[in-house]
Formats: sequence, C-alpha cells, structure tokens
Amino acid sequence: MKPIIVWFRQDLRLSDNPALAHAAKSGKPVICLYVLDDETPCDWKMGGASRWWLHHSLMALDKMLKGHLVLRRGRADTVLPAIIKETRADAVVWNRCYEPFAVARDTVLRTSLQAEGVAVASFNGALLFEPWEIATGAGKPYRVFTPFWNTLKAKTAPGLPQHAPKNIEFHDNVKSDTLESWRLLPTRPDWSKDFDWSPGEDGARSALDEFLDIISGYRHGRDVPGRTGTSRLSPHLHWGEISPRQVWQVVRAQAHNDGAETFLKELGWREFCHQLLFHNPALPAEPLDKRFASFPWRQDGAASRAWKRGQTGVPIVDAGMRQLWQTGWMHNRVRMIVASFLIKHLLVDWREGERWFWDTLVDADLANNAANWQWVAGCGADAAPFFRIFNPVLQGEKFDPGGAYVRRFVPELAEVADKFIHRPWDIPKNLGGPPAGYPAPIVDLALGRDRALAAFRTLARDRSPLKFPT
DNA sequence: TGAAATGTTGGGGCG
DNA sequence: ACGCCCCAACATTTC
Repeated sequence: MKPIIVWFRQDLRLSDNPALAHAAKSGKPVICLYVLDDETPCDWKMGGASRWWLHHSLMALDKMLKGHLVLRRGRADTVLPAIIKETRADAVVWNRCYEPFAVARDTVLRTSLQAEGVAVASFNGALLFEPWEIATGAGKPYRVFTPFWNTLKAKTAPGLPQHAPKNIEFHDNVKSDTLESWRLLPTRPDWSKDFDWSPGEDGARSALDEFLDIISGYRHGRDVPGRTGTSRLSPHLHWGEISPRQVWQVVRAQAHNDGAETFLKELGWREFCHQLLFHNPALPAEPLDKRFASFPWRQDGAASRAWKRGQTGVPIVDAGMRQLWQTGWMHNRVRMIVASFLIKHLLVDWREGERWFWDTLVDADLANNAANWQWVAGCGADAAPFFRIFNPVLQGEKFDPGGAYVRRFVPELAEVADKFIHRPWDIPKNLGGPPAGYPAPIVDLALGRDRALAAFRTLARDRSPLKFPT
C-alpha cells in the first residue's frame, strides 16, 4: 500500500483536522510532514516570536504523533516531490492557507503533483467559512463588518468539529531533520525567557477551558489590560492548535451570556480579516483606500525606535510595547492605543508598526495584522474615522485606573501615585517631580493630536469614493 | 472599539 | 421672595 502525506502548515493539531482525518480513513500508511521553508523569497518571512512558538508547537505535535512527525527544510515545491519519490507516496492532503503567497504556491504545487499522478486534496481547517462563501447580494465580498457578520450568523452553523482519528497507521522510516537543527529558538540574548505560553494542542485546550471560566465577564473584562479578561487564544488559533469550529461550538453553547456573544463576534472579525486578505492580496502592503497612497507620513527614526523599545514617555504606550517585547503578546485594548499613538501622534506609516508586530507577536497573523493596522490608520475596510484619536492618558485612566498594568511593565513608575500614573510629567515639584530614569514624552499629546487632525483633514476633503482593488 | 469643544439645564449660594 | 450667577452634569457637535 502506498503512503499518503499529510502536509501540516497552520493546523498543528490532531482533533478537527480534516486533512489528517481524511488520511487516517484512507487506509493508507500516513506520513505526517512539516516543511520549514526559509528559501522561497517572501515579503513576510516568519518573525522571531513566531519561530519560537513554532518550535514548541512542533515538539507538542510530534509528541501527540508518538514521534512520527517528519521535519524537512527547504522549498515546499522541492521537498514534497522529493519525499514522494523516496516513499512512493501517491497522495497528499493539506488544510488550506489563505495568504496570497500560500495560495499561489499551493495552486502551482497541486497542478504539478497531479500531473505526476499524485492525488491531491485540500480542506478547510482554519475558518468557519471559506472566504468565498460569504458574499453580498451582488456576489461580492463584504467591505463592512456588520453586514458580513449578519450574513455569517444567518448561515447554517459551521460544521461540527471532528474527533481526532482513533488510530493512525504511520509509514515508518522516513528521514527527518531534528527540530534542534532548525534553530528556531533565540540564543544570545534569549529574549523568550519571560514568555508564558503553552504552545500545542493541549495548551490550546487549556486556554479555552480557562477562558470559559471568565467568559461571562468578557464584554467589559476584555478592556482591562491589568487583569486576564481576554481569551489569549490568538496564537493557538493562528497555528491551528485549535480550530475556530471547536471554539465556536463550545462558546456557542453559552450564548445566553453577553460575554459569549461578544467573543463570537471577535471570531467574526478573524473571518472578516481573512476574507479581506484573500480578496485583496495587497492588503499587507498597500492601503485599501487609495487616497492614502500619497499620505505624508513622517520619517522619524528616533520616534519609531522609542516606540518599539517602550521609551516614548507615555506610560500606557510604553507598558504595551514592553509587554509585547517581554511576552510576545499585547493586550488588544493596548494594541489599539499603541497603534493610534504611532499612526496619529507620531504620524508614522502604519506599515512600520505592522512590520514590528509581525516580528514580535507570537500570534502574528498576516490577515489579522494587516487588516487591523489599516483599520486603525483609517485606510482599511470599515475603518476607524480619521478623527478618532485615542488620548493615551484618558485611555489609561479609563481602562487601567489603578495603573496595575503600567506598574507591571514600567517598573520606573511602580511607586507613582494612582493620580499621576498615566501622566507622570504632571507630578509637581513638591512631590518630587517626574521619576528620574523615565523619559519625558517624545511628543506633546495636544500638539500631536492637532498635527494629526490637520494631516488627516486634507484627506477627508478628497471626496472621491473609496477605491478598492478589484 | 473617542476626545474636545460647545451647548443646555437645573440646583444652590447669595446679594 | 426673587433674580442673578456659578458650575456641575449631561447632551450635542465638531474634529
């Protein structure tokens, strides 16, 4: 019997994995393969934090496969034909990816494999619905979230998740790299020592279970960065350690509480972002709203560096940027604040923030990252209006009132009184003044706001309708 | 999934 | 007792 190859990509799990289930049912011996491709030129090479996650997730997957995971390095269109030749496999299955380069790669590969007589099948393992399954009455992709969401909800429920295959008959003795030889982990310095994550399918399940304990308070709790009020599922979902169908099914069962309802909407945003990228391959690189093509972004290396390092002198911004660097993740409320600060107060091109997040987030996801940066910049689909400029002081006082979040990540401010924790520059002289060792703000918040309004207003005067690439 | 400026209202101090 | 002013508190509008 000739073997079948399951090509793992962003679906590092056994349960509800349609490609794996298909292979296990086929009666053929199964080869579970992961290919690390550092060779194909790509604008979005996997970032450092992603590689850290991948290392641990592959280790977990290999354990669940009882050591049968095959690791190969190289171009997918070289590795797959090679391993097919070695093992005489006559079938390949995978779950679909939706990044433009992945779509292009997989389309070519499918054709060439089929031309060699290899059976190829692909499945939906990453989304509730395919990007082409939710369309307007005119058959076009949605550009506004709310009608997209209404249509998604009205569709018949996404398919029920499948159980992991009862037993898998593996095809043995396939050459494999060692994971260590891929050197996915950071060395000198080891910036991952404070990462507090459990990559892998079990870790994903635990994260979901822990979230279910607090989901009833999600609607408001999700906005408080000093406490755990969010699901922290994003990296697990990105790597496919848990499927959106699995999350949907469990959360849906609690739909009587508004927290569950609010959270399902976030899964909806994930779907929305993925269909946006699928239908707009330039989403990560070009503003959807073409009026932004000639926007006068400022080149300010010093400001960008201060932002990345969490040295802007604005507490909630610095706390967020340091949380990102230290833990590989940032609370969503704070992502909006730091993004607004970079784009509006500093007038730096959103793509610079997008790139930094791509390199530093363990949940870096091309679709979510690009769509959300465009959203904050005001050039994306269903975008925030240009005049919506977060005041980081007010946001801090509203969502981190006791300063617990700032104190945790900006130790220079740990002893500052609550009243001044989000504006240490206002600490009067007789109380000691601003703490030494913490920078003064790199931009005057009022001036920065006015400058952004002036710059963005010139765009708003251009009444030409939004032009989206077709 | 804002913030700031401006407008309105109503209670209380006080001449 | 009355009107005037002040100013929270809330509402509206503007960016």
